[in-house]
Amino acid sequence: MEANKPRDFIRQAIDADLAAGANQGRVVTRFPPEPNGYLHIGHAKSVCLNFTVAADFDGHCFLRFDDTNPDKEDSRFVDAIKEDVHWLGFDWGDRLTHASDYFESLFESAVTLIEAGKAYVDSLTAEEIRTHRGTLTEPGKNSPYRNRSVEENLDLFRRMAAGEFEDGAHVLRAKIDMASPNMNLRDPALYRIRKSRHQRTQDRWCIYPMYDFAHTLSDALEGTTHSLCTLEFEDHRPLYEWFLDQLPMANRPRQIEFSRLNLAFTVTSKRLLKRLIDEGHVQGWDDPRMPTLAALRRRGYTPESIVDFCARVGVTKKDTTIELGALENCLREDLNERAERRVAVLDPIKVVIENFPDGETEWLPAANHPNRPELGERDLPFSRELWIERDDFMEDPPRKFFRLKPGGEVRLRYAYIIKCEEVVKDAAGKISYLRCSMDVDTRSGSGPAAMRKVKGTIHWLSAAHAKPAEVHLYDRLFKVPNPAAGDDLAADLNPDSLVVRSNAFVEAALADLTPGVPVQFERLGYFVTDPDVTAGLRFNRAVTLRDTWAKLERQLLQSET
RNA sequence: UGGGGUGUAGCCAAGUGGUAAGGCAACGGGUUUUGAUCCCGUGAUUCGCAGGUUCGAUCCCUGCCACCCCAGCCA
Repeated sequence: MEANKPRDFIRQAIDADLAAGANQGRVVTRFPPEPNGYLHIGHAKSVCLNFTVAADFDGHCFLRFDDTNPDKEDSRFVDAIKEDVHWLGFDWGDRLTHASDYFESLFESAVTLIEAGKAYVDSLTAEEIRTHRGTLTEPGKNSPYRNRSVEENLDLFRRMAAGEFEDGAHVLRAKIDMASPNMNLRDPALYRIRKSRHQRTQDRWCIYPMYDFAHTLSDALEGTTHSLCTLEFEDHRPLYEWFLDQLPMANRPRQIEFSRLNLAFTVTSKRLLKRLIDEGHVQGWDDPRMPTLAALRRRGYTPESIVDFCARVGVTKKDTTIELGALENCLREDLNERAERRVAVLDPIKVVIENFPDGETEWLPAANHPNRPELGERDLPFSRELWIERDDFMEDPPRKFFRLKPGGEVRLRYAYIIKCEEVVKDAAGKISYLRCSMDVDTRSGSGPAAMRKVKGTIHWLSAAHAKPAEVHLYDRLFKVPNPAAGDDLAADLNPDSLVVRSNAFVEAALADLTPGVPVQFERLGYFVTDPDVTAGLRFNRAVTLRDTWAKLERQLLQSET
């Protein structure tokens, strides 16, 4: 624990609890996902919070699956969630649990509530219960079944569990206060009949506990001391405490709420993410444009960058929307330090060096990292015919364009300074190639003559040696900062969220890059090989490099109009 | 128009009675064979608004305004 660092309000609250002697100094948290989808960047904040709080206080954190709704949950999500939490770098040890582990105990607690006259079986239909609940401004009405005897409730509840009734025929409700201004206290449902097979308990149960009941008791049963959840559960807290007051639990956890993380230009709601998949806007939970952890991983994000991001955004109760750039910047910062540099030409245009002998190859050393000489270097082949980036040549460039132009000079990185002598076009007026000459005295590192300065430096690849590859360039999934606001998700999609460069070339060394290890394509960004090997050699761009030229270009364009 | 929350710079975020930390972004400058990295520098007479208490208020009090959440047998 770093005492000098500003502590978030949750850690401060725990400090105070500990100072007051709570829980014999123990701190136990839990991350409780429902296995009905993949974890996204918003979940990462909660994962980080729960695990790092536990670590800071020498406590521990459970990974608990909140699997109380068999109709929506699936073990494949359980596996995906475990993988993601582990990938982020957190270890739950032997503290992997499920709400369903406690179903027997939960059932007993429900019986206890019934026996205490604190719960009853209601036989109203869902629709009737809704109308009886009242509205935000009008109190609800008691159900006609509210005063059934303990014996009748017990009998009915046991028969619900025994499968004697159809789905929806009855529901177990807490008996609290139908006139409460807090809707959560208007006799909330505790158990519903659902004759569905559960991914873990199979057919053992046909009644399933509701979130509030299951969650509170699971927390208490596991010894959670601090139950950290998001803001929308704030007015469930009185109910959480009501359960703890009614039931004889050995442990009394404290619920503390914090605001969820929202990221601009994307959505962080499992419901909407699922829609994107179901409507075919993306290819799945791990489509690299998705904000899921699986997608970010596939795209080339490192777990370290995500953990760092979560630490930087902090923990408060204020509704926030973080700029996308904040996340990207965390990745750039991490990768700038660790990613080796390589060369790729995504949209090639040919250059012919007229004064370089045909058929010859010169090998030129290129550093693997400009600031880390210990990472070594490799040799790049240089020959008469090269590929350069189409963007690095302009026939009629604006002011301040430092790259290649007719009659202009540019440095080929790690190689020579060349001059564009002629733009050779085909009959259709399309550029066939650029005829260039090289200054033979300017080979990188070859002495004083090579120190000659030119304005620009561009990257290149020997056409005879480069390997073809497909490169996927990703951009924000939506074109509006808050896509969740409108109901027409599709209309807000960014049509350029994926651009495929199928005619790209990469240096030979890239053909056997370790999967999952990000590299920097010089001047282009950070890339990683895609795990889908059936697609051949394919790279995904995780993030671009910071691009002040692009910004300048935009400003120049604007000032001209 | 019930209840629960939140409002400090473009985005986050400390500070919580003694005169506004930090990060990201933005802008200016330096270094540079990645228009990258790196380095240096620049921002709130002011803390949603209005009153009040106080020698002194972002911090305490009162009122107001804005925004978010709640009427699943979802979580």
